[in-house]
Amino acid sequence: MNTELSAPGPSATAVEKGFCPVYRAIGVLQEKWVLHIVRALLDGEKGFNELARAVGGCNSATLTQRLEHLETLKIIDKRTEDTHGKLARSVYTLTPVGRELQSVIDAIDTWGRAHLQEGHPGVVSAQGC
Amino acid sequence: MNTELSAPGPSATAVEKGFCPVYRAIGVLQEKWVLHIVRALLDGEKGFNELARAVGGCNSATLTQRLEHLETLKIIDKRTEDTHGKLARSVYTLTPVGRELQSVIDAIDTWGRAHLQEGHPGVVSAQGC
DNA sequence: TACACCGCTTGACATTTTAAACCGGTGGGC
DNA sequence: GCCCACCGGTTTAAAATGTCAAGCGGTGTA
Repeated sequence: MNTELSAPGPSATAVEKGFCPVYRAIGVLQEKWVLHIVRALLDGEKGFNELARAVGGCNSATLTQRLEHLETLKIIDKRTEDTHGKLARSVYTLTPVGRELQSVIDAIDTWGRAHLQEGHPGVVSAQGC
Repeated sequence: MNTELSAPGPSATAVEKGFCPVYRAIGVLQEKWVLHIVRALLDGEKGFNELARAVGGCNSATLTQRLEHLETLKIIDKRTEDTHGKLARSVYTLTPVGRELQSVIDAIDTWGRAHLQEGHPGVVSAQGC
């Protein structure tokens, strides 16, 4: 309430800020796991479980939900690979739009490496990073 | 909790991915409102309520919590301004580390402007962007 | 036949975010 | 002096969101 500018409006939240692409972009990217998913996919297309593993800890329910959302936003593409016979493998890829998030991930990566180094002893800097 | 930075526990989730700063950075930046807060502060230091308004919709409880977290991460600084007489105003600023998130915000900004232009049903545009 | 993997879905549960009211204090108008 | 708006928050309970574990139909490998 104290965060309102002036709007006595019912819907509140993001609206009174006025719509802007940056605001929305942040809204999308801050959803839990989204950046992890994008990062994993920048590394190449992946199947569902494969993606879950690459992302590192997201459970299937959440992952399904995120993937649906990202698909409607046209950030990723879901393709059902009709392999031999009946088994259909789902493959997730970034769309061109999604691939452009590379710059965002890079920026985060750079920042993280520069400022978040305080690692724990015993944790060897693995790759896959 | 699994994205916790300080987790000393060798157990659980994120670990099998192997520790890496990017992973951790994503963990920090994806917390709700964090990017909004950083963006607002990149625009100049702000008081508590002022920040809440700039961020656009975050409630005070969450904001308090986020600010504390960001402070322990040394991304922001809290200063208590001893204004004329008695009234103490709290002012939040980005540290140099926090200021370097400018590149991340810029990347998101660029991406958002390029790909998120189409309106969203029900969201009326205003200003402040 | 048995067992491990695939891509999910379900339903119960835990955590996080939220609105709203409230606290003590300041400052200004009347 | 009284009223009321603003400051920086805290507290509550309820809603939203995320998670866990189990399980489904199906395949492929041994």
